[in-house]
Amino acid sequence: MPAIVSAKIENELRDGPEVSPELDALMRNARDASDFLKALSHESRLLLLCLLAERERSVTELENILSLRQASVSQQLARLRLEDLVTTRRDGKAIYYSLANDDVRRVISVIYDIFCEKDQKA
Amino acid sequence: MPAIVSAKIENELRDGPEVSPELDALMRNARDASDFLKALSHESRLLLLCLLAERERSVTELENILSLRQASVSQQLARLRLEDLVTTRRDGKAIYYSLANDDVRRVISVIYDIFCEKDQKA
DNA sequence: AATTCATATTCGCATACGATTATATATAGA
DNA sequence: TCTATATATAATCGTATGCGAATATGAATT
Repeated sequence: MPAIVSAKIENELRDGPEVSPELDALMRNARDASDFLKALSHESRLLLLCLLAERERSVTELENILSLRQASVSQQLARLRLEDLVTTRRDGKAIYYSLANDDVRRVISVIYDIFCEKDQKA
Repeated sequence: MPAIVSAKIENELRDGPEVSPELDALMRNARDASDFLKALSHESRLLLLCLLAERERSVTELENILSLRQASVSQQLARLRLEDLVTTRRDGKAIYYSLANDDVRRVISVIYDIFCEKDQKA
């Protein structure tokens, strides 16, 4: 993470109270990032993504593994779709979900590492 | 991310509807992780953490840089304290905040990379 | 075309969260 | 001790979010 961020911003601060272009960009990014993170920040949705990080799965599979109600799983998947965290593929009656891109995979991987790897050590 | 996760879980699934110890652990971790992520998932709090990732800062500094109201900054910092994402140090009248641990730093770093580095490329 | 299985959507409600305003605490200095 | 400054907390209120129950869609099978 480069130190550029606040250096530029603090320079602009001396010039006056107007919002600098750098700060403006940073704020837009923060908004995007927080939308992304809000989609992740849910117990069930994290579990869903965790399972999808291994391979694609149908909705029914996910329901069974997590013992969640159909409507619930479907709703959380809809939320994840909305934020483009997952993609779908239809095969007959079933719909298979998988992670949409590598950004999601990276974040899930870090989170998994922080919160699950500790179990291995203990 | 090891494939162990669902392998074990799916084995247990065949034995019956009881919640397996592995799934149980995974669910506890998911709860912890989602609490952690919920604390991050907020535009202002992300910006705060981003600034603190560079160095410690006083509340007033943070207010000025982000042009946010005092109460707002203080409340968001309180939220971050609650989840142990930041620590504080008092120096005279001022209170200096900084990131509490390396886990936060890692996550912020990935998020910064995904949502801010793209600006450099463009 | 009727039924079934898989998935999605809608509705109503309760709860959580954030912004604002006001007030409180704590430290420093006169 | 009185005042000013820095920070924290509380109260209110509007909005968003998740859950449960019910209903809808859509593909496959008879």
